[in-house]
Amino acid sequence: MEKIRTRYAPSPTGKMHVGNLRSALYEFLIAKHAGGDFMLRIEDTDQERFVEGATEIIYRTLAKTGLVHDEGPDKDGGYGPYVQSERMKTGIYMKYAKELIDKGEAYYCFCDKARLDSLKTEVVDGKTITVYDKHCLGLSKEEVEANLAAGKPFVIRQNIPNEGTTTFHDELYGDITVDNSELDDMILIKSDGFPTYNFANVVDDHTMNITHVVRGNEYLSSSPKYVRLYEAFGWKVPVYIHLPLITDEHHQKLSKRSGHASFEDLIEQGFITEAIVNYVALLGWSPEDNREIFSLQELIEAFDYHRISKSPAVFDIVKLRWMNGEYFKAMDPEKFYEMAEPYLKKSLPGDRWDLKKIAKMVQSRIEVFPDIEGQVDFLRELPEYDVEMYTHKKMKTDAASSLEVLESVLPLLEQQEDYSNDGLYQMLLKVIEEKGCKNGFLMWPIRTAVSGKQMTPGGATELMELLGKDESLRRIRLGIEKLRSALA
RNA sequence: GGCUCCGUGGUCAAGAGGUUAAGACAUCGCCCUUUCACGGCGGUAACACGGGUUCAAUUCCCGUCGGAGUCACCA
Repeated sequence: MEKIRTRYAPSPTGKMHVGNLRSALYEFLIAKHAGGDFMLRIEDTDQERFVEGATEIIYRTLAKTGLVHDEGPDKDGGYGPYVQSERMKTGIYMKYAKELIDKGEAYYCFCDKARLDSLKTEVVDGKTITVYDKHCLGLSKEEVEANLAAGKPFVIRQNIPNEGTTTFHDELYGDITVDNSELDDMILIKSDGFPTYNFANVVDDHTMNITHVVRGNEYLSSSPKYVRLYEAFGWKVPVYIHLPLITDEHHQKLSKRSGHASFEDLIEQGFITEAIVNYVALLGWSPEDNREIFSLQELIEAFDYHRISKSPAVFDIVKLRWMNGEYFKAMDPEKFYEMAEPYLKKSLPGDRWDLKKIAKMVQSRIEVFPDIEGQVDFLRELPEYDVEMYTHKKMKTDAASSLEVLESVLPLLEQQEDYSNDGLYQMLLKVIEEKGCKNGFLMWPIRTAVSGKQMTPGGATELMELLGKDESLRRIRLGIEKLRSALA
């Protein structure tokens, strides 16, 4: 069987949003699952939209996510990507365009903007639609020669008949047929000599021996044009796999322009690479079993592209958060600490904190790194809190009972030397035994006094260990004062 | 507006001509607990609608409706 070759062909116009990432991922997975090759091709034929640094973002993102391409021009001992602007220097696109002209499948067009504008038809929503009228197809050979000789700017257009239909096959969507009259004579070579995406794409995919063209389904309706190009050349049409769109919560296609989350944005928001890749893999594809957590390697093994869905999927950041939390829980504590350290240091500056210990407490309780701040802020400074917080129905505590507890426990805590979690816990357990009360009856008020928060990353004694004796006592005395004045 | 695609809970999503229509996230409740979280258990919640075909349709066909995509010298 022929080796599968796929490619990711981004245009360097900005960051990679999750839709772009998923295309790259699926293209990679389809190839790798079958032991094939995955290529990278930068489509930079539009000099106007080119964004400085965008290519680097693409490299960085692919490297970070592990979507490494297999082939390309040698560069510093590794593979560089194929770059269309580089390939253009070889004259490859113009050469093929002329071949099409010779075959009558394309033609020179000298129409200027004014004439083109006159062809525009206004349609709802302020959208204008232009259908080229094949005006220049009628030019005689002499006229064309004369125009060319005169240096008149030109484009080269594909010649599509107005009659008949064109059908192409998609692995997921099946056969799709459109009337040729729907197909505009699209431009192959622009007046600046650059090929359009439409043309470069076909020429490159063919010359790079791409067997499976995998791309977003926004290309579904223009695919017949590409197929006509292949056929005009007499080239083998590749296998097409159009991917369902990823949308935002309003079911609109994700786009860079509308500022939808890019991979880098998500990293900045505290998500980790593996979770993002994992989540994105499941938007539009599902495995045979019910598994949800996959490493890249596991995805390669499980990825059967026939199970790609046809309907669009909403990008749900809430579920991504959940999945990110799952990755945290499963993560080696050392590694988690390493990644969390910058966030911990930002929340708890100075050297009085045992950040490793805190990292462990927080690891299973957060979904993204910035959640750390909300978990540990009370350590830095006791927040203003309401005495209401001392009331807990289940623990059967209220302001009065809490005051009693704190007052009775304060002298013991003052005497206590060992401020480790264990030491404190054992000591307090004894008190609980003597009193014959529930653990929470005692622990709840202490925890509240010491943290001033409804939620903390650990129990009372764990927190006291972190705070140390002086600060713990200070906070408990403060709590007693607060309760006294509230009850007075 | 033309064309194309899509239509299972709020979201992801399995499924199949006959099922009590999975599972996950979210949500709600209970249990556990040194609070919350974690964990465990359970609940609410879906086949867009109308016609066919069939003994039987959510599943196949047609139509309607709804949504999206696309219609550039952008990719």
